[in-house]
Formats: sequence, structure tokens, C-alpha cells
Amino acid sequence: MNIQTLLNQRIQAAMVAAGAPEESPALVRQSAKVQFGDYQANGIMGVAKKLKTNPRAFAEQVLEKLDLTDLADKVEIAGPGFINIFLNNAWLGKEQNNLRTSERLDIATVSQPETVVVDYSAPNLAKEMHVGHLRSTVIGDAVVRSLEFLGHNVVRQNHVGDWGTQFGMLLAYMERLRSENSEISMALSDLETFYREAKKCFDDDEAFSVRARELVVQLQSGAPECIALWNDFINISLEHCEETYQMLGVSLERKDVMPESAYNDDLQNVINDLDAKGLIKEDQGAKCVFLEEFANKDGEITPIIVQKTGGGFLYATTDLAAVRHRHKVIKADRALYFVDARQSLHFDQIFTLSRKAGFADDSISLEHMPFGTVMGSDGKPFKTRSGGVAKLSALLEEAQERAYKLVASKNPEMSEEELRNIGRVVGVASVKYADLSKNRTSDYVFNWDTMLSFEGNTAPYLQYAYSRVASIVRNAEIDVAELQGEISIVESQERALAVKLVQFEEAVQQVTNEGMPHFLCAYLYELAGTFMSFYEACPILKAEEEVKNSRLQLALNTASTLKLGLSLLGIETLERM
RNA sequence: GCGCCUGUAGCUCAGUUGGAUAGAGCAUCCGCCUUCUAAGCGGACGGUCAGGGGUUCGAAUCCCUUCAGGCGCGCCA
Repeated sequence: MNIQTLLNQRIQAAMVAAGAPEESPALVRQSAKVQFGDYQANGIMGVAKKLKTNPRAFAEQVLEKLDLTDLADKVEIAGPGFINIFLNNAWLGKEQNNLRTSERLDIATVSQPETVVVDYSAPNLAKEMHVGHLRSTVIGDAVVRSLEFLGHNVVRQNHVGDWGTQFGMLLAYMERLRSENSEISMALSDLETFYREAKKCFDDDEAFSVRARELVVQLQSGAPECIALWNDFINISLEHCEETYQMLGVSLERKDVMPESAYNDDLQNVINDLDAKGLIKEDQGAKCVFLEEFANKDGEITPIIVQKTGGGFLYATTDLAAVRHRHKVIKADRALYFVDARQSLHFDQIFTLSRKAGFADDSISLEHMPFGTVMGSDGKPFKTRSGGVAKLSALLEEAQERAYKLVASKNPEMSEEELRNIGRVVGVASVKYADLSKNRTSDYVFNWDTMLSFEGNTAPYLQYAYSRVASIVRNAEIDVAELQGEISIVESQERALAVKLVQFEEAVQQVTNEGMPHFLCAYLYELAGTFMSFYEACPILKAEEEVKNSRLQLALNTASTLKLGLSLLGIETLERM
């Protein structure tokens, strides 16, 4: 049940009935303050202005056409022309019963499912995954899970970097190790070191660098031995990624890999098609597209280079081919790109050109979902203590270790096995949640202490809240499935919790609409806080039978919502911690 | 030089697309455990929303401008 949508529809209808133009937005929002009720409609003033009438008088007319008696017990006009809606306690109680009896917490699947391509994670296979891949991977996965939950058809696309000149160097180094009978799998177990060693040979050894360039040419021409070598490398690198995905709890699988190289055969076609449309212009030996949209005030245009001097293709070419594939083959309604904000211009160019060239039309929405950089406490991009790029796997291991120590110090009586598991779950969750809870578009500062804190908007706080509810349910010693009966909303804390619980769907929809999981994080944090207040003020197990029954169900709804909400974020919950 | 992004409490961050008296957490201070997990709860303190103009019933939000920082701008991805 999405109350916001429901109220929007009803109030809009009333506005139109009162003389407003069709489609006049009711602009229903959750109220800013308690004295303004639970929801407020802000649309009256704007419409009244258009109608050149007094907003409060118009609001009166709207109220005459508006019947909310089933769910609200007070609807009033306030200020310059706001409509404040106070939800009815009986209705809230009834809604709680709906939550209790619904696996999906009363959230319907969308009536018109969309096919949504989500392009995320996309590590470069030449190296190991590092902090730079965290945001795309974690945010993209949360959005994917939310879209799927709402019933959309999601097509994950892990656009991994498996092509390019640096592979010549890596293959040459592999070749050298093989000729020396060295243990390749060992050498490849640490890709970071492998890359460094290969680079060193490339820079210092003339014969090696010649061989590396040869291999690039062979690779591009599809020489079988070379391709075999390359396949080995790619496979090993992908296994590294998959290990990290597993550690992270990310839903990407091998079948979701759609590498850059998959578009190789289509790149010349892209150029030909652009050419046929008269879009290509040769400039200084390279094939470029000059679009007026990218001209500055003096009329100088930033070109899109689609083919290098000498015939090589660029990532712009690949991305164009990918757009076309997503439109023509996958037939996506939306394509979401979770890629670093620094590539904004690039995607702006690609999307504009795609439409111009007919690689995409109005049936597909192309959306770059940019994100900011993970910063260190010095305000510069996050590095390890030694100054290197932080490997994602190492980062996660440290998180688990830190969480383990914290938990162990608080629970000396717990078994080692349980402590390790809690450390794993809380550690990984902390890193993910710290990322997800920030506004996607801004940079944020990476800080172990804040993300592992039990205070504030953190994973441990939410997981603790969940385990606290779980504990109550255990202590109640009842069969949860048998628990039923009326849920009555009496105390203010009960009411606050009930209202918060029915707003879950609104948060999930914000995630899928905007590609911004932090809305769901904020919601869950508020829910947990509201529950904690309820928990302090309203005894559950000690209450007399009917009240106990009612409150226990409120607690169960909270548990279900926290669990489902966190799972949509890709975060595990614990029954005990 | 041109373009994009950012600037909100001492610190870390929100702010539902123009709505009412700008909100959280940390830090600081004051309360609350013989009662369901105190890893918690309640309260206090803290703001020239970078500065200045403008648009209007109303601006942190939109426009102009100045300042500060970050990033991107032809053959890497």
C-alpha cells in the first residue's frame, strides 16, 4: 500500500472536480512536522495561482469534493493553503494486519513491468577489484534487488574491461612465466603484483615490450594460441571478482558478464552506420563526430572520437554498440549506468549521439547514475596506509576483523564460531551500508569508526535493532504463524511506529525511480529509531493479553520490514548479536 | 580558457525536485538500567544554508554574479 500515491490520486481527483485543470499535481508529501498531520498536500497554492483564485478558498472547494473518511479522521486547511491529513488509528491498525498477513508486506508488484538493463560493477580484468569499484557494485546491486522486488524484469550487465593494449603486456608476462615453467596460477593469485611485474618488464625490457605489442595485434586478429592465453587470464581474473562478489554478498554471476570484447565484431558496423548517417568527420586522422550540443559559446565543439588514427576503436565506440544492443536486442525500457561521475560528459555524448544515429529511440530511457568518490580522512581519494590503492577484498577482510573484535569485546560468553559469523555479517554490512546511506552523487569520507559504530545511521545500529526484535519474539515463546488478532493503535509511540511501517513502499519506489538507495537507508534508520522509542515506552511481553498480542504484531511487522528492507540493500540480518 | 559537480551545526551527513519555525548522528552537557538486549532511550547546546543580487505568496532548492574546492575537456578506459 502506497499511501502517498493513494492520496495523490484522491486529492488530484478532488482538485479537478473543484475546477482545476486535468493533471494538476496534488504534491502530497509526508508532513514536515507532527502538527501538520501525517501527510500534506502542497499543490493547492500553485493551482490557485493559475486559476487566479484565493488558495484557501480553493482549498475549501477541494475539501468539499474530497472524501478521506475511510482512512483519515481529520483533514484540514492550514497556512496559505496546505491540506493536512491526519490518518485514522483504526485504519492504521487494519493496515498493520495487512502487513502481517502478506509475504511482501502489502507491496504489490508493478502493473506494467519494465525491462531494465542495469550496468554496474564493471571492473577492469587486468587488475584486481579495489575501492573504486565499491560504489558501482554495491549501489547497482541494491537498485537491482529493489527493481526485481517490485516486479521489473532486470537484465544485469557487468561490462567488464577485458580488452585493450594492457592485455598485451599481461599476456607476454604469462607467456614468459610459462616458458620458465613457473607456477602461473600462483602468480595470478595476486593480480596486483602480477600487473606490477608485467609493467616492470614492459618498461625495462625492450624485447618484452616488442612481444607485448605483437600479442596485442595477435589478440585483435584472433590468433588461436593468443586467444587461448587470453581466455585463461580472463577466467582467472573473473574468478577473483566472483570471490569478492561472494564476500560482498552481491548478486552478480558469470552469466551477467557482458564484456567489452563482446562488442568487438560490431564496432566496424557502428562506424559504418554513423558514416551512412553523415555524422562522421575525419579530423587529424581520426574519425570523429561533432555534435552541436557540445559546442561552447564560441562554437567550438568537443568531438566524440569513434575511431583512432590507424583504425583502432575506443570505448566510445564500444559504448555506442552497447546502447544499440540494449535497445535493439534486449529491448530495454530503461538502461541504468552506475558509473563514476567523472564520466558524465562521456555518457552525455554517447546518449545524445545514440539517439541521433538511431541506436536508441524514445522507447528507451538512458540514465547515467553518477556517483562520487570515496575519500580518505585527508579529503583525497581513499588509499591504504601505505599509500596504495586499497584492494576490495583486503578492505572487506579488515572490516570483518574489526567487527569481530568489537563484538567479541561485548560478548565474551559467545562461541568463537558465532562471533566470527557476526563479525563477518556486521563487517561487510558496515562497509556496504556506509556507502549506500550517502547521497549517491556526492563524495564521502571513508571512516572505520563511524561505519562500525552502533550509534547513528549505520549497519550495526539497524542490525542491532533487528536482533532486539528477534529476541522479543524468541522470549514470547509463541508460534508466530498462529499469532493474530486485532492490532490497536493507542499510544503515541505505537502510532508513530504504525505510520512508519506503512511507508515502506514509498522508500522502495524512491530507490528504483532515482537509483538512490540512500532513501531506503534513511527510511530504515527512522524505522529502527521509531521502534526503539516504542520499545522503551511500551512494554510488550509484560502487557496484558490483548495489548501484548497487538504490540507483538507491531514488533513482528518491524522485524519483517527491517529484514526485507536490508535484504533489498543486499545486507544480512542476525537473530542474535 | 571552456564545461560539469560540490560548498548546510565544531566533525560526518540528510533535506522527498519551490512549501510552513532547515533536520539527524558524532562530539559537549543533563537525565533514565531490581522490568522484553543500556550496542539503548529522553532532553539541552549548536546555523548569515560560502558571499552578494534577482525571480514570487513562499528559495538551502530556480536564474545571474563573486569566492573556494573537486573533476572533465582529440585519438586510455
